[in-house]
Amino acid sequence: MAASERNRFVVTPLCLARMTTNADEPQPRPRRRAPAGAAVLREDVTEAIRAAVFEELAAVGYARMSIEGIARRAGVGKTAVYRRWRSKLHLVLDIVSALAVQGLPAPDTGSLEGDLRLLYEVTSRALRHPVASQIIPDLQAEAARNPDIAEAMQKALREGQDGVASRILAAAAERGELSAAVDTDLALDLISGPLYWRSVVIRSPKLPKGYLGALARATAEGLKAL
Amino acid sequence: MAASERNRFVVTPLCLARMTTNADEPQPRPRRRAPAGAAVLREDVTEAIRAAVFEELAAVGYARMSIEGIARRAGVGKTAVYRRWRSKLHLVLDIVSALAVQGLPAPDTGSLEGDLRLLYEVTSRALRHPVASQIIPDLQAEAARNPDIAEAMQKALREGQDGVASRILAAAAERGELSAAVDTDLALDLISGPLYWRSVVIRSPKLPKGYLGALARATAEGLKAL
DNA sequence: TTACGTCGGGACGGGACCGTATCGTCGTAA
DNA sequence: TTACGACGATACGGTCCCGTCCCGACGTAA
Repeated sequence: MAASERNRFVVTPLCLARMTTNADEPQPRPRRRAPAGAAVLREDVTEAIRAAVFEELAAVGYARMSIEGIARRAGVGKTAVYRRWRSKLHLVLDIVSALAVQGLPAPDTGSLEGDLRLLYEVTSRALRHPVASQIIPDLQAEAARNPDIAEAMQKALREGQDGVASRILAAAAERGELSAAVDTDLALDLISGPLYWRSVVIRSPKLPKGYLGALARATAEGLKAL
Repeated sequence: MAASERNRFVVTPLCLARMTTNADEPQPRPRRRAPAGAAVLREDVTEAIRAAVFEELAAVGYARMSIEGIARRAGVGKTAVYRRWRSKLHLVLDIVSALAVQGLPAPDTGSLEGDLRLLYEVTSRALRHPVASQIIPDLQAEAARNPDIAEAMQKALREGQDGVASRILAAAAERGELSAAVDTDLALDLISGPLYWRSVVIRSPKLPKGYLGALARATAEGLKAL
């Protein structure tokens, strides 16, 4: 059936929306025996669980996250979770994989610096959400221990940030802005490293005016020197 | 008494040595009622605990790490741990603070690119140890949740990588290689970001020949464009 | 109309740690 | 020589979570 696949693509963006908008509202959840379901997995329950996973992941991290905690936060029974996913790992893998599907549009301003500038704007806005900047380093650290998570993260990265950056590089090479012989991996590190370092490692709350522009200019110059 | 302070500076490097050399040896630890102590904290026990914390931190991460697990791995009683540190947090904070003390020598090759090259060589060697590349992202993720850990990490960073990089920048500015008006924070991001991204986030097992040199050249050019 | 299967709730035994306390052992500093 | 206190070991009650099971309530699809 297409229902479970549709969840991947349709439900997850809703999760993201909810996670960023309702993160602070405690939500009364007075539901005293809510309307029960039928012989079909209810989609609102599925979505509530997904949203709860995001919140729980941000609040306590993957290691401390428990199925009971997720169910509690989602206002559902443990059974509802186990009926959908076999374990915490499956649950998180499913969500991370779904995130990877969000294709980002490749900027095309006609210049390397301009493209980078646009990429940085999109990326820094995404990293500005506290939930994202809590979850990403957490899963990234967990990936060092769990090959499955590592693979899912790699895939998400390749289809997101890295994919866009590669396309920017290819366009620049085609325009002759870059040598065609550049080490692509090194170039990707130069592009993605600094903003990640600043936003996630240093955890700078706000970037000063002109930061992204200067970063794009310096990075473009660095790339041209390769 | 100076004993506890000396631990900070003397014992910890030993911990580092042990953690990188003995990480794979399972260690029999057959001690069946080892020689008991006296009315003074035994330093070998303290050191065994510190080493065990490193190993445990790398193996399961901060969140999953338990006092019982540490004591078990160190081959000591829980009491020995609680006698020294009040909690897991105090224990880890103490160790991280001790790490911060290791002052790195500032390279001075006479050129910005040469200094960067040297810095990258030292840094990448440090990040090559699996224990380091396991522990750092883990604590970094935990820092997002715990202000005390965040502060300790910041301090360690400032006294390590960031401190050296700042001195490199100052020297370059003095030589006239850089504009004196550069945004120091942005410059530090450009310097530290790419290698961290590559080593810790991407987790590339080995850097190709010539990588560090090309990275240093590109970064230096990028900095000069600021 | 009816059988099916999900719903939240709750209970189950089991496991891992928590932080504390109390042993007898034993080496050192007074 | 002696008193002190760290040592490993063990046990304690308590908390949290695991994964499974059963329950009565409920709504939908056959």
